[in-house]
Amino acid sequence: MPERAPRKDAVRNRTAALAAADTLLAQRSPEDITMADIAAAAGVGKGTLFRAFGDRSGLIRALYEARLEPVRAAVEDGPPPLGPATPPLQRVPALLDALLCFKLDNRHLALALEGTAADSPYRTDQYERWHALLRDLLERIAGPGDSDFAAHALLAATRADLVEHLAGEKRVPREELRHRLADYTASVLGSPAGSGPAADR
Amino acid sequence: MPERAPRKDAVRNRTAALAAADTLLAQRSPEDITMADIAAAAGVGKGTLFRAFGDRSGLIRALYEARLEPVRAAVEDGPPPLGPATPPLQRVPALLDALLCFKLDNRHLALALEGTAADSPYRTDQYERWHALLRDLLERIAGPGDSDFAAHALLAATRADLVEHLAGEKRVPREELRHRLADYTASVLGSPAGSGPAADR
DNA sequence: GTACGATACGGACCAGCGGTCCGCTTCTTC
DNA sequence: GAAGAAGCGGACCGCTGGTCCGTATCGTAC
Repeated sequence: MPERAPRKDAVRNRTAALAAADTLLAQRSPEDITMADIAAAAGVGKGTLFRAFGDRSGLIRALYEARLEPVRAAVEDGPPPLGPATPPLQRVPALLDALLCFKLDNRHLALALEGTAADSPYRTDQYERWHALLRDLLERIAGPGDSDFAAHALLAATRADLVEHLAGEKRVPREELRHRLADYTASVLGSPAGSGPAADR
Repeated sequence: MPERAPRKDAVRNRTAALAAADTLLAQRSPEDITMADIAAAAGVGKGTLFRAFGDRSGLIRALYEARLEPVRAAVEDGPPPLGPATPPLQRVPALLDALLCFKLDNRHLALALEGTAADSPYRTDQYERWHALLRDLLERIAGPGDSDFAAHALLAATRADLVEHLAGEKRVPREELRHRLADYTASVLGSPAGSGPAADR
């Protein structure tokens, strides 16, 4: 039994729910959007929502991953500077920039995801993937120093609430923020840590 | 009218509540500790809790700030390497190390605080203070580059859930984590990585 | 010590949330 | 078109943060 195709109405409802959630999320802040709201906006029963996504954080995650999908694809097998053919030293900043842009474009969503504190963002395999990729690249640049921690730290610099604080609260313009992150990334890449006093670049 | 002294029973209850919350927080994870639990554990009515702290996040914040107080004091006017007399290049790593140690020692608390997503951690003046201090120090080291963002990024590397992920989930030993952060900090500061933190704490 | 306003207490109470349940409808399949 | 699987939806539940207000306690003036 390979798998049963999902029923037509099920897909329709699932799609409607995602769309409704996205719309609502763009309008008001996550904490005052209830599951009932989303159900109503989607023209669907509350039970349907839970059947389709398990629970609230399941819905958010599904939405988030759907939106992130293009980026993921571009990273996994796209052209430079995101794709695998790019040399590490250019790819790392490109990845972080892409991540930053994504969070800028989807602030509400990313924020809602991290707000779902059910499980820390660090336990998702989304995060796991990004971290592993970044770690590998760093290792290829700086040797086996503490690339693991550096990868965590760099990712932490693009966390949704920080981005929101800077772009939303403090009105830092998009391009300037990208520039700042790029500078910071360069400063980390510029003087590799760990064993080995290599200070190239 | 300077201010009325708080009543004796009020202070007693406030103290009891903080103690109870601390104890409970050390035992189970934040999300399954209710206000009623804390009230009961403190031998106090639920209303009293809300009168004293306003709401749930008020309680957590009060507890957090009380615990952080010694660190704040040591930073504001204590001896080197935390105090103001320390030259920036040593003080920055010392600050970050102190912050890391604090979060290691109070993981449950810090986690609970950030979990209270009512307002992002970035809007508190606690954060504001740390950030301003760090920014100034960085500026004195590297000139008026993007010290502002760098300060944010460095602080993000000590975020409670990341610390919890590494120390709690992945079982990275305390000293190693401190060392990794020190190395990373060094790499950001542009100097080759060298000695880790001096003595344990 | 007593009397009396101000302050704080505490637990019954409330509104609203995420999540479940189950009788009914709709789809798919043969 | 018949039958059973899959999905639907909204009444319902348990529980939480937060409020309310009659009652107990405190601080003070005498």
